[in-house]
Amino acid sequence: MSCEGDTAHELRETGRRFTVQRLKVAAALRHCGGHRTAEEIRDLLAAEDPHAAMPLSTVYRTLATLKEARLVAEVDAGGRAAYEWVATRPHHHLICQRCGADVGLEPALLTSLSDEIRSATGFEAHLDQHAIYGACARCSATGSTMDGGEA
Amino acid sequence: MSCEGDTAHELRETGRRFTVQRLKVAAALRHCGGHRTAEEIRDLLAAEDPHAAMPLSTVYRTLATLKEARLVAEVDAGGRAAYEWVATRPHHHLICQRCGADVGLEPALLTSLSDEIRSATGFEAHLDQHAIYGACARCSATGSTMDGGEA
DNA sequence: GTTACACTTGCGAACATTCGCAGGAGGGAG
DNA sequence: CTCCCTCCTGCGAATGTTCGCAAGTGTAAC
Repeated sequence: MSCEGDTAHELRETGRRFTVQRLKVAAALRHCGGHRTAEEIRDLLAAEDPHAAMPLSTVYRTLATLKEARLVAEVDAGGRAAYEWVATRPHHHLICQRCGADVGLEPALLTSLSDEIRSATGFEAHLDQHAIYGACARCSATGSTMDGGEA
Repeated sequence: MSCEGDTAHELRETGRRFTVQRLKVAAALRHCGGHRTAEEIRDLLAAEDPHAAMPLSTVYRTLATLKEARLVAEVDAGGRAAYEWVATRPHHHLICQRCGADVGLEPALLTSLSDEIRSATGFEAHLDQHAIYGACARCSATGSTMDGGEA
């Protein structure tokens, strides 16, 4: 597949260099599908090819670069930063702060939000993979003491 | 003012205890208005009353508690966590990833989003003080190399 | 007022992440 | 093809934040 060429192109497009490390991190994220922490990515790469072992700081920096190029998205995996290949498909996370459930959200809702924000303020919101916190249906029904009773 | 009583009430309401530390942190945030980092809060309290000096870890835990009780909101102040008194007024931050500008956003837009999410999924989104990242009007007009040109 | 229990605090150590520097590599100009 | 400039990498140290444990304190029940 021409994924590699694509990554290279996207990087050059944004004035960044195309390096082996960036390619490997991008490939790891793309082929693994889900969310991965920086540590997981490093271990994955080290397992695949011991010569490619790179320090965690480089993984972090590489991920930051790919994130700026909007090739990967950063999501929150229980206090730890996790990264996800963006091209997969825009989707969003509704994360319950009580039970930790991660409910998916139909992208259309945020797309229209993005449009509204643009027309109201001119701001170009990046909502490709956005996390929203709150209480899931079950937890907010259970209600317990935390009934969120404000105006 | 009955702020203190209010804080105490809100805490008890949610099954938490009312302690001096929580009161002081809450008061500091409420009276200072803007965003404060954990360190600033600790220094503020230490300056006010040397006897109230508390370790940073306690400040962090206290802030986490107040955040869970939805009395304060956590915002992102350039990589550092900052905290803000919530009762002030719900408002949102549009943060430009290029120039760092922090544009305010009319709360109504997210309120309706919150409603839509609720009716679609039953999820109770907490969007009191939400940060959205992207490119501000000026930066997305300037366009530079990063033209976001993806399919 | 007293007792008991669970929640909190204080402290230090651990954790994830970022920063600064020196050497190395990408990519365009000649 | 070679040179050069700039950006990137690797490494260790520093940063901000969280965790675990033992002692202390709030709250409710008696």
